[in-house]
Amino acid sequence: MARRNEEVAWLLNDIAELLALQGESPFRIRAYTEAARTIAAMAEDIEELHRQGRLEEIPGVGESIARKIAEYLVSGRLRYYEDLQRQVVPGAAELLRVPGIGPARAHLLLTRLGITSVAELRRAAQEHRLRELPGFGPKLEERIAREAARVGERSRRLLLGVALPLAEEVVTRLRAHPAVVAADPAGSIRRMRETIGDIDILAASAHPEEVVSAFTSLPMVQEVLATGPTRPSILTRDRLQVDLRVVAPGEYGAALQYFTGSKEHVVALRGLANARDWKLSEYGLFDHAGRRIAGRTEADVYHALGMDWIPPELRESRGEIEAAQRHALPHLVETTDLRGDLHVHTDWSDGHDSLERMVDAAVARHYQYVAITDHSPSLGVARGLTVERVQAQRRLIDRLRERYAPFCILHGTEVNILPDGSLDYPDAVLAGFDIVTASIHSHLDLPHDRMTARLVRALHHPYVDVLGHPTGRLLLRRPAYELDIEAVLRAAAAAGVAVEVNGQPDRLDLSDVWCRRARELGVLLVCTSDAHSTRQLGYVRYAVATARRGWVEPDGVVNTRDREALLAHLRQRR
DNA sequence: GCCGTTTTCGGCCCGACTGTTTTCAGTCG
Repeated sequence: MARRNEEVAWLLNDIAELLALQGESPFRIRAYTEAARTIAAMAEDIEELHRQGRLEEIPGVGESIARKIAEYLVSGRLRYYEDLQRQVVPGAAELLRVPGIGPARAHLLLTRLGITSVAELRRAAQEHRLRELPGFGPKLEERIAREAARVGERSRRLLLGVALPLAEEVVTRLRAHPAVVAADPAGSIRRMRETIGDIDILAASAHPEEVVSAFTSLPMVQEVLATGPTRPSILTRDRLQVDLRVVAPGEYGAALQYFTGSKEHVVALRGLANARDWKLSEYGLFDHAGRRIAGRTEADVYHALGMDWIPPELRESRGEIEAAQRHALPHLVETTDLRGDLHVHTDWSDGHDSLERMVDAAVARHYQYVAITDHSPSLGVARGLTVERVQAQRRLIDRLRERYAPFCILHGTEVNILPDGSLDYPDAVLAGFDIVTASIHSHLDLPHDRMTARLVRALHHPYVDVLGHPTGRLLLRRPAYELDIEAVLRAAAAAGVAVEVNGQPDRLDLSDVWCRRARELGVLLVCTSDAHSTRQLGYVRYAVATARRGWVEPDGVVNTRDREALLAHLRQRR
């Protein structure tokens, strides 16, 4: 069965919104949103936990929420939820999507003016009926009218692979400025989330006005959206907004900690500070008398709170704080741990660059090996290699090997997994490759059970070494195929097949949460670029970032092994 | 509604900003 975590999370979030509209206690509302967030992010199957009677072990889930989840999972319905829906007019929840309207104002609009939709809200604002409400006035009314008209056109997110290079270019230029003591990307970019809302950058300086002026006159600036003493904002020529904050050097660590987030992580840390009668803010960590305990560096802040510094990729409130307190954080894999790339295309199929150029670029990255893995015949659009062309490619690679030794060129393939789970080359051909990655590129719409069976069958094929981009998702464009990822990972573990963490910015597949689960199940991962040009070899950094967000250590990644260990691993599979 | 170096009740992150107010409430990040 498909995992129902997301479904349960939606239910709990809906309940939170309905409670908000009823003017319920913010803490009660937060309890539901917290539980929803945890359930959506965790790898454990919510139904499995329910069967084992362990729902209350989920952080943030107590007796009441556990009972509601159980009722919903068993019957597909929840009386409490249906009662709430009856009490709140349908559609009213959309009021909360309007910036400037939170629970309190929505409740007021609903109960005092009977407004139940954004359209009604616009009309009421235009007719100046809002300004009569307590706490409302002409300016707020005007703002709500403006925002209500724009609802729906927002929420444009960026791929990490778009946002990060821009942020790094800005940071590099800022660091070169004499008034800048430090500068870093902050927010979800620093945490390497797969998609990014805002591009936030933090800088430390004793002369903020000079930094602001340098920032607003960067070469990529198209328009200055906001200036002011410490918080300028620009629009780049690519129409991307970048926000900068400049803080005093003594506050930089606390500010970086705060602006990196995640929100939940920061809240949890502040709670710990509270427990000691201290106070943590973006200005520093202060004791009960208001004396600064820490703030210059992030490490100071974490250490003062009795824990190890936590890598930004882990700051999602998924157990990292407890691990840091126990000094038991994972030693996360790094890009420099990689000894080679195992998924690379050339102009023999749909790559842009020649095989030789791809190998040269791999050598330039100080790798010990690279696997050339072009497509198989049934992928016509990508000029998949026929058996004859595979053999011609192998002759070329055999010739190049001497020239490049001791650098190791592996002849591999990214072979299509056909709808029935068989592969797109005969076994005799597959046997001749040094490494076989099997991926799905067609018939993406199979029903859940058939898709799962298709992948499991491919995993048990004797010549498959790696399962490529296992869920097929394309970020911001297409969700994962219908499949039971847990079952696929278990099959990969049983078959000893590694699973790819594909670094293409719109894939990042396997995702962070499933990387973590994969390692728990003993599945080996491979961090690859899936490069279609020499430049794209750099995409491995996004694969590594995704693995890091999944708590993955170097020994969980096959291509951290040196040449001899990798070859031994592959030979042993044959 | 959850949770416990503040333990079974009484807390639950902090500060900026805006707009409403005349000292504060709501929203946002």
